[in-house]
Amino acid sequence: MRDLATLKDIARKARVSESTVSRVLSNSPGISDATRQRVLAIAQELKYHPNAFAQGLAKADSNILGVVIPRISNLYYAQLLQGIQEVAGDYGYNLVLCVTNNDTHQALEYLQMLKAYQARGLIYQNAFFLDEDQKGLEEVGIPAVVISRKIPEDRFYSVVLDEVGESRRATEYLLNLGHRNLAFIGGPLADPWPGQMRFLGFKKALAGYGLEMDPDRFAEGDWTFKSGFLAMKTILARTREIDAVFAACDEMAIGAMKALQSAGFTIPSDISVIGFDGVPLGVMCSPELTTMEQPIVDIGRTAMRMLHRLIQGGEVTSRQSILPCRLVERESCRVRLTSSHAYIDEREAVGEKRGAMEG
Amino acid sequence: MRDLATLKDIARKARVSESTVSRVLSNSPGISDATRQRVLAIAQELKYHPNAFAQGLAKADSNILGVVIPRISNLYYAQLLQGIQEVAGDYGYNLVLCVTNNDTHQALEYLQMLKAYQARGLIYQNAFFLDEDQKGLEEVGIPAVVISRKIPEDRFYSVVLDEVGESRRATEYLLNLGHRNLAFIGGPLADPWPGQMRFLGFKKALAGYGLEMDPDRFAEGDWTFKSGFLAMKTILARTREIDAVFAACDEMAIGAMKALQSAGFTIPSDISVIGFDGVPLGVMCSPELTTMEQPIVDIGRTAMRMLHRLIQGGEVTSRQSILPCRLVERESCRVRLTSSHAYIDEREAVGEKRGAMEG
DNA sequence: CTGTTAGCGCGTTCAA
DNA sequence: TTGAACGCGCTAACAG
Repeated sequence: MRDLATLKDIARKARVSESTVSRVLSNSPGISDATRQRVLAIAQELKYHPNAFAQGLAKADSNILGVVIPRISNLYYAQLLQGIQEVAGDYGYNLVLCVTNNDTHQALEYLQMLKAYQARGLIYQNAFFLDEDQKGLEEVGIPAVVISRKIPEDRFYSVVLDEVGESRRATEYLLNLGHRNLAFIGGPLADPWPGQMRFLGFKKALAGYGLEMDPDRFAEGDWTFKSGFLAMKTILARTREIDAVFAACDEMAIGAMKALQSAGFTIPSDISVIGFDGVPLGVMCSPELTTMEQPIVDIGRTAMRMLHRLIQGGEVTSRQSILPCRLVERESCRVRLTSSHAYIDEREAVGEKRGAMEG
Repeated sequence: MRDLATLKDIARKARVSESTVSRVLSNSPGISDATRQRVLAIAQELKYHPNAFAQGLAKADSNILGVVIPRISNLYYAQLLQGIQEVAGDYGYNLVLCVTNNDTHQALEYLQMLKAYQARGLIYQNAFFLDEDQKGLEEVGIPAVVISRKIPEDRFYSVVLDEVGESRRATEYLLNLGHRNLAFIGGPLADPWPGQMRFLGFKKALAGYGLEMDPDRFAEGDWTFKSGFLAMKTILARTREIDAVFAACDEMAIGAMKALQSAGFTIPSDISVIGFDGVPLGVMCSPELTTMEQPIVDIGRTAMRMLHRLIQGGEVTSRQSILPCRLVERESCRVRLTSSHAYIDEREAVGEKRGAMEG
């Protein structure tokens, strides 16, 4: 692996000084066309490419961007990355991938690393956005866009889904079907985002119809299939007068459907089920499940554009971009939770889901 | 964003020379415990982190790794990345993501960029492995592991699936069920890898049973749903004496099933269908479809381990790692090809698939 | 055990 | 229009 040609090599061969070469290659003005052409030709010939480290060191700058995410083994992150990458590529940024496994400490380490690399900006997502995340981001001082978290909106730039609004729309969809006895299976209420948001949207929709939530028809889950199954069981133990269910995520919606079916309900003629977040997780779709489809790729694109504007120092009209979702009916699907699912996302409690499925 | 503390800052404050500080921080031997502690304390206090560029420049070295892949918006690459990332993280490498969109020119640019960053190694996958890819990789001279392509095995390190062997096993599965009139829907035969490989495995299995391939029961597709559908139609136009179908990928298997159903076949009582590459694409699973499940995450892990050994200069026993697949039955699934699918992988001819699906 | 010196490849003064 | 000289932050070779 012979080393790359350097400015010096070109300078020697072109019989000019290094600084002249440097000027030519950085398109600085004040160079005669003759030497410019000559230098350019030789650079080409020598396959010159600037040493990124030397450049970074001298300019105290780079075109590196960090993408800090908890994981990449599922479609949500694949699509997010896709969106980020598309736009980043257009602007000529290089992406450094930082996978945290939801470990905030790890995330902070990555931030240091990015600082060491003079990263020009970063896109950040973590399971929860804790004080530590906030402090870390603020200390490192790199322009950042946070994705889809409950954050102090005045301190960070962010791209989020309109959780409340869309949750409300989803609920209204059920209400428009004529249903009035709605059950709600929520995420952990301890989770401000999106757990509480989706719950809030649900309640708002009810309020809009002059209804209020019936505690008997509410149960809390933890986003897993199993918890959805159990939550539905819990509700059914209290009342069977239910004509629709809104689950705060697809997994729980499917768990709920399983519970409903085993309780003798027919879906959808007896009951309608709707799930939030239609990330096409593949195994996660189910018959007659209506879901809010989230524009994940767009989140990535939007975040990246926002970041670019930040870096350019241009005006960013609002600190928060709110993306809408889309209601989708998935009629021709059945549930599958085989070992493949463990495969999709090994680090989640898949065993549980499967157990519940089979049980 | 105040700048980071440098060696000089520490040196001044600790009243030692920069090189002493450097030695302490790089754990070089021959430093008194007293100064070591003092320097360390001050480094901590100043939140010192080495400037990666300066380090890279001085050492002519980095801990950057390139991952060159055609795309990331689907599960295959998400899982590949996941596997790579897991192992890379353990070894402390930083991953730079290079998405080529199957553009070899783009890929070569990325190689230059990686060279500029003194990348220590790279993992490479492209749709086809052309002479240009080969030349590019050889010229750049960075330790590389190529994934899942037909390559000159003596010149590159690679991780591949045992396409021939597994294709043979899949076929034998059908033969063991007692089927003898097997149809084969292949990938483009112009595609050496894995198109020809999977075809070869099929023929080998037949040969093992003293059978040979019937040209009437063979048709070529291009990996898409639609092509599978059409290929099956073509075959059915020639003969309806078919008791099993082996399609070289899941999409085509599903297309074939659709054609079979519209031709009056019942699956699986009349006929068995098997598809290769059980990447859980989500929408791609189907009733009674048996597939070879590919250990994608393991490809990533294996490639990364191999690369690490290469970088370390250690002995790499074989230049090629061949991974086995696993036969899986996906019984409880139905096909779904809604707009969500376009979402999963926007850059593929989804319109066609959907059209075929609905038609 | 520690300090001095030189240089990695490039950008950016300041002179000429 | 060009060249010489310096410094970015760090490592490494050589002294002491």
